[in-house]
Amino acid sequence: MYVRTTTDQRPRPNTLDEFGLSGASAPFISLNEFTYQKGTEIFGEEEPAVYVYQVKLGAVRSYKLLLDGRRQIGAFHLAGDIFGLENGDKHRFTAEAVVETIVRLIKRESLQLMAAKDVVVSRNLLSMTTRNLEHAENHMLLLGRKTAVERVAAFLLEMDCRTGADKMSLPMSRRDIADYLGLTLETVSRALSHLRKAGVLTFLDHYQREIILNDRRRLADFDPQGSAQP
Amino acid sequence: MYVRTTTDQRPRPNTLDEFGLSGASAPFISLNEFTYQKGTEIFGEEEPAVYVYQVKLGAVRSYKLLLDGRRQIGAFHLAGDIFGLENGDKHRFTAEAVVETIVRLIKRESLQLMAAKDVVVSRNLLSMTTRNLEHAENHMLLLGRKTAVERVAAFLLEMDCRTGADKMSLPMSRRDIADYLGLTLETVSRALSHLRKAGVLTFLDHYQREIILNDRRRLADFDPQGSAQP
DNA sequence: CGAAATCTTGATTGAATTCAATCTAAGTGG
DNA sequence: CCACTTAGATTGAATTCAATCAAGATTTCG
Repeated sequence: MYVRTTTDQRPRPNTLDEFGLSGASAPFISLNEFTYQKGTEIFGEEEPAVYVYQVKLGAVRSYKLLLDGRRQIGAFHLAGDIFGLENGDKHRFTAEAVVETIVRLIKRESLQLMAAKDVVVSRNLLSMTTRNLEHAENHMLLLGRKTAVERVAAFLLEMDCRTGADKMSLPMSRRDIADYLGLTLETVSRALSHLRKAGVLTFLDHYQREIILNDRRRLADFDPQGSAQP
Repeated sequence: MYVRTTTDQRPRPNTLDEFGLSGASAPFISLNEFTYQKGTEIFGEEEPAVYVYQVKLGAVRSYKLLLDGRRQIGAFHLAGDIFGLENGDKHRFTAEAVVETIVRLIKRESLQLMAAKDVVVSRNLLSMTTRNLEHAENHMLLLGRKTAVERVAAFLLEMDCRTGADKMSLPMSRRDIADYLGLTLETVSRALSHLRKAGVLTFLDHYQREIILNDRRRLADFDPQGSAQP
């Protein structure tokens, strides 16, 4: 299952600090790097979880499939993000490289060993899981109750917030965005056109993955995020 | 905010074992019980998380609202379930009693203190959070990619699995179910009628919250759950 | 009892999907 | 290098599934 394109496979020892999980103990567990070509699987749903991963460069999609092929992407993982972190010993998503992607690897086993000894590590494990949970909770609200334009606006704001840069360069296709937002690719395209016509964003290239947000404020108006008092 | 109906308010010391979080240390932290009337708020979104809760009797809904009142219920909590467990110090959902509900309470503070000292407690905290995450991940798939009938079928199977009993007695209204499944109450009603006509279930009362599943196998056919190989 | 709450069912509408055509950019191989 | 294919995207038209609007039925409750 581990379809690994073996580009740049030399082992690169690193500290756990870079993984954002470090504690006092065992600061020198070696991390390896792997490169995955665009579209290749990093791990499959239901496979034993041997490694935990961190994106060094590129982007990864985690998704579930229904029997007939309908796909729901649960999250995109960008540079710095950790993914494939499981408490149980099976992966609950399939993970694929969206573009050519370099990831750091650490054995789940060694992480759990460390967590057993080091409270800091185990606390980081918990807060990481909590962040994932929080994201999933917000995404349930989006999927269950938001309109197409609201979803796309929320997506752009999320990506803008995560990439930080002024000009966004989305690595994923319209289909990926659609499967993340519970829409079709056509609807995503229409919503983006709508927002462009409304003046809140500008496309820079034909494939239109280079996007400038002209007016974050007005974009946020398209997303009714936030809780009302009952 | 803490709208507490003070029925049956006498403090009842219990062991943490009943909370399912116990470790070697501090087995005798006292737990209080509270009763909430149908429809009352247990805690609100964004409120400081002071307590962690366990349903002793009844049912609780956790939800988020959009500014215009659209509601997404993230989970129902039934007898035995723990809810309101936060890693940060704010609640991320509003929790309300679906029917008259008795809950056990424990101070979040004391739980965190215990977790700091006791690995077993902290491990239980993590696995509890992971279970919540797993549920949210599956629910994203449902909300993003399943049809109305598939959602209702999945809901019935989930409830059947959790209540265990042969005859299900759903405590929540059609509107609650709808807000859990990202549908309208009319669509939920139609889907249930559809399943009844198909013979997989039987209503026992007029309000039709008493349901018998005649054929779990055939009901499962309405839900295409499960992963296909890519 | 009358009023309110909950649910079902029917008719209509509408937002998003599906189907289809077109466009541009990026290979690919002679 | 250029013709040709492929992939990704937009846009329009038709369709569909679920939402909305509306009416009626049964139960609960004051």
